[in-house]
Amino acid sequence: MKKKRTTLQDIADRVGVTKMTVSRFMRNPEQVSDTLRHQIQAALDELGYIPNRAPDILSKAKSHAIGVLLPSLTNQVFAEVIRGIESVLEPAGYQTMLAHYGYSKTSEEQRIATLLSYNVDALIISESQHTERAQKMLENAGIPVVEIMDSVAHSRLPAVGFDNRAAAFEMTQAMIARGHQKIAYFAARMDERTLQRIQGYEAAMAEAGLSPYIKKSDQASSFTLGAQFLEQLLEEFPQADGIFCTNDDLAIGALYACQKRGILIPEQMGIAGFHGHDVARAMVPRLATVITPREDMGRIAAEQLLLALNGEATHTTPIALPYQIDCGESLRC
Amino acid sequence: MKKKRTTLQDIADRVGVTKMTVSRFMRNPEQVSDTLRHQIQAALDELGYIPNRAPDILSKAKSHAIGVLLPSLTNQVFAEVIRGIESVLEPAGYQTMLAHYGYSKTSEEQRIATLLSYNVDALIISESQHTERAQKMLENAGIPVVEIMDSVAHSRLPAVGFDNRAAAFEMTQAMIARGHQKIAYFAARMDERTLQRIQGYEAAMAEAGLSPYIKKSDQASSFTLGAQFLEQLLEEFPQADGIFCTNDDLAIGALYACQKRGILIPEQMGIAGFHGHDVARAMVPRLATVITPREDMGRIAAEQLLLALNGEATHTTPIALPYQIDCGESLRC
DNA sequence: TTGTGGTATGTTACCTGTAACAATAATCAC
DNA sequence: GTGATTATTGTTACAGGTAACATACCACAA
Repeated sequence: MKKKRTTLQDIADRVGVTKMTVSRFMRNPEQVSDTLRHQIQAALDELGYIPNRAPDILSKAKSHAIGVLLPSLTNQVFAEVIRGIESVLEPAGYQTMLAHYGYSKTSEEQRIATLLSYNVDALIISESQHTERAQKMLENAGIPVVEIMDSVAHSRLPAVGFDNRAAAFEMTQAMIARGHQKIAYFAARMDERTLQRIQGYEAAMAEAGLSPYIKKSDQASSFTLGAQFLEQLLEEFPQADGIFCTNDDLAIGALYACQKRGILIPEQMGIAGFHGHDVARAMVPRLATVITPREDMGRIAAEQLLLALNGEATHTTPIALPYQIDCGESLRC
Repeated sequence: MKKKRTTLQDIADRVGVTKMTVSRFMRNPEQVSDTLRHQIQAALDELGYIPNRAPDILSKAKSHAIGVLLPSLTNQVFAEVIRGIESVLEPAGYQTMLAHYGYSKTSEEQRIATLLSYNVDALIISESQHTERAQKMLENAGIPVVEIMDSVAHSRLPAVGFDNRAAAFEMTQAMIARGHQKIAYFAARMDERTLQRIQGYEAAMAEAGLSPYIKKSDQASSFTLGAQFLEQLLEEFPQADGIFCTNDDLAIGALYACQKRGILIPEQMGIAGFHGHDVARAMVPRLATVITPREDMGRIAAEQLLLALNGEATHTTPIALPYQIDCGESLRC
């Protein structure tokens, strides 16, 4: 019942040549005589040959596959990063192998091992800190690795990202400049990048002589969590007149919760998010947000990887891409 | 410079045994004597061995990888489908290889070929119609294939989805029941599933003696497109009092555009979307929408695939999962 | 005719983990 | 002590495409 896969040998037998000749035809038909060319093509069509990368992967340890390791796939941010990556890798003939690790370092280690066991030619990762074993694996693998999402060099790996701290600093400044003073920060799952954003927020608040007020949670960010945070904030810190959220999901949830309660945006409460989702930019009022270079990050990281794979020089220092502060309609003027 | 990958042979040499013994240790440490066990473990740690699936894929044509073929990765709908798939496949020890084809049939054919060339053990696809060559490849491959997103059997493949036509029919009926009459349909990229939804809309309108009004586009759906459609609708069909959109993106775009123009929702215009995004359900007013079983679809499809891979019986007829009509706050009461 | 060059095809070996079988040593029952 | 049994390790072969090298053949120049 389990009919074996058609191999080059099957084609060769049908035509009466060796598989080497068929192999030549596959890679460069010009190398084969006219007569055989037609016969081989006919046999291929008839038997339905599907190329098999396994032998090549085994003998050359080149898979033409590239591993992409992200904390989450459901987060819209990473969907756009993926689009950027694929826009470069797919035309270059590389297949991407996606894996996610739910922000857990040990899970990341396992994913790295899995991807390496498939002989990926290169890796795109989104953390700068790993378990010791993961770190060692990455070094041992001897393949190009690029780190995304962050432009602050923690490791010695090539990196493509943006400055999370500076972006949050600037947005906080913008909020203060527009007359918001008692600004709270909403943070969900505390990864390295959120910590940097908090630092930026705290620095800007301190510079203006204002005291920070931070709400944290271990949960993943969601609209619901944003709404919950808002309710809590109104209880705990009713004088608040501004909220800066670590991402748009929280901000949108908080904004809707304000609307339900009849709190005026931006008069009574200024709200800002982070990343510049399509929703944030389409909604009424338009959400103030930091527009981050999500797709570019993926694209440029993939380009760096291709350079490395071709043995060409890559950026030795982290590439910091520009972001954009959009004050939208959810901050005072 | 390119130090070769550490192999079992390297470990074996270090310990002074054959690689077969090391292989046994890897698969079942009990089979190896105490003394060797410790030595081998030490050598593995020291040399940083990373398993290599390539030989196994070559000799058994089993990769423990499963191909997932989706029209788009940026669409939030598919992100949730992926989450469902991974929630089953990852614990089962399978790596997913994701590929997307941008709704193009020829591109889908290429992706299928690529995934098969990596010896995926099974495939999850999201179309029921393929190019002739793609169809032949799927048959020749001799691996389990499950189709998702649709419960209407076009092919003979196992399918897990929901009834797009019936869902659209019911939502249209609900809109009519709530007093909306001149209901327009907004459709973006016309894939098979959107066509089915349009059929459901048309049938419900016909049943109520109302005339359909459909706006179509080749573009991908987006908030912007929803807003554009709304502007056009107000020009071309100003008496419209309801809009049913083929997905939430269009609906949200149209809703925001109404808000900007001061059109009252739902009094002057009823709006309904499709899929039940988080945003749709969090926004003010809450969007009427068909809540589709996105994550379940992925999960159950993956479960069916595991059954097939274990040689157990799978559903022979398409599995139609339940959906839910949520009238939200964007339809009259 | 011999030699040279080029084209078309064949042969061999390789990549690495493991199934299948073989061998060896140690243990035990009688 | 002999044969049987078990535990442990070794040997061989295999999967399929292709690099590298070898061969065969023909055309043409000297």
